Amino acid sequence: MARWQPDAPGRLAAAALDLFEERGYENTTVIDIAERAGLTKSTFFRHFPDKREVLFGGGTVAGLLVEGIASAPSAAGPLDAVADALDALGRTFFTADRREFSGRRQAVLNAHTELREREALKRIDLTASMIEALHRRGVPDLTARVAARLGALVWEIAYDRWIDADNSEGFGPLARQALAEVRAAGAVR
Amino acid sequence: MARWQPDAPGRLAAAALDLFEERGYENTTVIDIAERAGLTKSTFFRHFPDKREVLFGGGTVAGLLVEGIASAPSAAGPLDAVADALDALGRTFFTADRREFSGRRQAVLNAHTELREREALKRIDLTASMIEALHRRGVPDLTARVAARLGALVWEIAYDRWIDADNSEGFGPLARQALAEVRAAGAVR
DNA sequence: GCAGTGATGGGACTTGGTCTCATCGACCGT
DNA sequence: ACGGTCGATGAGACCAAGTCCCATCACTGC
Repeated sequence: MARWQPDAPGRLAAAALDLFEERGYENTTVIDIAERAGLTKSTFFRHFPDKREVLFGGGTVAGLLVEGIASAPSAAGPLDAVADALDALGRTFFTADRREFSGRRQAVLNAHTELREREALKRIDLTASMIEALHRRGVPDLTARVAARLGALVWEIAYDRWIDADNSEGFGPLARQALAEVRAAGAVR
Repeated sequence: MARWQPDAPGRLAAAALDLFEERGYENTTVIDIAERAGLTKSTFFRHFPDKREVLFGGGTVAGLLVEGIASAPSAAGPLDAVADALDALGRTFFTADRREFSGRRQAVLNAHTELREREALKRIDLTASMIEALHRRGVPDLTARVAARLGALVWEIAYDRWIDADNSEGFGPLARQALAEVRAAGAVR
């Protein structure tokens, strides 16, 4: 007989998302979350550094993206390397079974400034990771910075569309499509 | 005889910057800041919604930028409109006498995650404002989003160089220069 | 004078977040 | 079977951020 129920972080994250949807982020205390998960405040902060972080699991995405950029064919240009990485992300992380959860989560994030703020920071750090990964491919600095930002834009567009129900396409193809559009728009500048 | 010393927000901001430099952001209490400014915690929160915001005055920059984009010659392309706006910003806001302060402030921001987070949010909101301003010029959505992000990159590069002492150039010319470089890098993609 | 205004002070109160110590089943070696 | 360590949890004190409400008191206009 296990002494504790398994996966405390997962239970906390699920409880948090539920409560944030029900009563909003600022009307939910950490104690509320912990109690719904059958735990205590102490345990919450043992698994998450702060209240916001409960909606930003692991950070595995950054690792996958960097890995994807690194393993793109060496002939690929910077933006194509990013596109390959987004494609890989679609296969390993933004899978169909995660779509509903992602949508709920995103709706909560969008509704609360404090959470948007954390998301903004994550995006910046992630862009920095992309730039580094491009540097390791030998891409010169400025080109890398441009490519990373355009890549982030492509990601954003594709992610929005992916979450938006009523379309059954996978994340990868949506990213390819978004990239083409961004390229077309960029050419006009 | 005035009952209170003038410019409470300014005194609070100055005190905060001093203290953050001296002991770091997290080792500085709001009460510390207020006391150094000859005020109290109550008054601090009457002028700033939270501790971080004391380093992000007014938000006049967003307004100036939007205004600059709007008043660019109608023949100008989106990126050129942004460049014009940055130029105007250099004349009205990022003036030489503000450079030292900006450098100190930025060093503090870079050193503390909590402040970087707030800065990240401001940047996103500002990018959104730029996109809106471009829309009002009739720029199609995707083009606007690309231009706004590249504009933000140009800003970032120019701002870093401007703060970096040992160069006496104004913000405007630095922005023009950065824009040219970004354009060159973007063409290669 | 006298009432209203507006920036400030004071202090109670909630919540996020840190820290330290206690608990107690599982596991391991003997 | 026994005893000791380990690891995830609980309990609660404590500090700082942020909210709220009420008091103060020079200045202003009537």
